[in-house]
Amino acid sequence: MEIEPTYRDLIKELKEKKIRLSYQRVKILDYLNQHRTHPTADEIYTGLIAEIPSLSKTTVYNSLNSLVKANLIQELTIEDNENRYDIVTETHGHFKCEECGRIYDFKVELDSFNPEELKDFQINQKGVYFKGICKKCLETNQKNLQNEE
Amino acid sequence: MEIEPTYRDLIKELKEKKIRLSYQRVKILDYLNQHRTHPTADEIYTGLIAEIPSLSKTTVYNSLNSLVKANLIQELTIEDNENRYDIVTETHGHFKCEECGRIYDFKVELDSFNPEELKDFQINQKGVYFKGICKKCLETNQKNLQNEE
DNA sequence: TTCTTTATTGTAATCATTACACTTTATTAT
DNA sequence: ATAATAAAGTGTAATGATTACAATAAAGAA
Repeated sequence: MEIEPTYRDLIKELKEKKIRLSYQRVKILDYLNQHRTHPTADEIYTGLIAEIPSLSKTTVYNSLNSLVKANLIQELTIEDNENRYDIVTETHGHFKCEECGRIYDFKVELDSFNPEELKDFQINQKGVYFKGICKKCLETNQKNLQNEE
Repeated sequence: MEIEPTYRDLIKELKEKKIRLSYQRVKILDYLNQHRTHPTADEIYTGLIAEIPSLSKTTVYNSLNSLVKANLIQELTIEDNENRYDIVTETHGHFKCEECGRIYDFKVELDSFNPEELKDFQINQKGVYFKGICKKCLETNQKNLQNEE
């Protein structure tokens, strides 16, 4: 349902990019809009199959690829074994916790960063990926250590 | 052969990290040292099989994982379908050309960049990945356009 | 309505990576 | 040195995300 106030904007954007606004694709966009957890294709499929029983996993993949091409969503390649998707297309950083797997967003200003080595290159996308251990996991580890004593 | 003057340093580093300096691992490190093209596991395997006929692809994967853990090499996840490896472990950016697939290095100074959102997080790795079209491909495209006229 | 294009679906294939069990090699203690 | 122990190498089989493909359905244009 409610894809927020940006709903009409989205439709307009899709039309402009000649991407058909199929039922499935709207639902996928909707899902990404409501779940800002950078879900995988499989998570999106699992999240929608109840509402769209006919949904095929292939459709999810196809749709995601189309939406990426239309620049409506962003594809994140953090781990090698799965892609994640993000409805926010502005450049921002992603931190992946190596313990719990959660992905956190953070701000990065890279628009004005154009390295000398890439002069005369056409830069289409700028990605920043940090890895480590998130605050939550660090705290949990700390507690576990205390309990062991 | 000659892994450059850093050879002894490498051995020392391996010993310190309790990583055994097996024949295969030295060869893999050697390969990465001589091929600064960010090769995949498969490319490393193909590049070494002539010299080490007994080499197993599993060994390549296992070795690479060990060397990554020991922080002797860096794992790059640019595309979702394959990992690449880099003997340079200092933080630097990688540009992947979406046309020819080549990967270019560029300098990024991120040591002092610690986003507010990640305060109290333990950051182990900082990756910067750009995508687009490299100078070479842009020039080739330009030439092709001219020939078509 | 009919034609043409684009999207959906399900199944089968692909392909990088890992699991596993076994053999070989290296290290440590005797 | 030699035996005992631990780590690494090897080959095959499994895993799992993604794509290829062919058929069907839906949407847009004429």
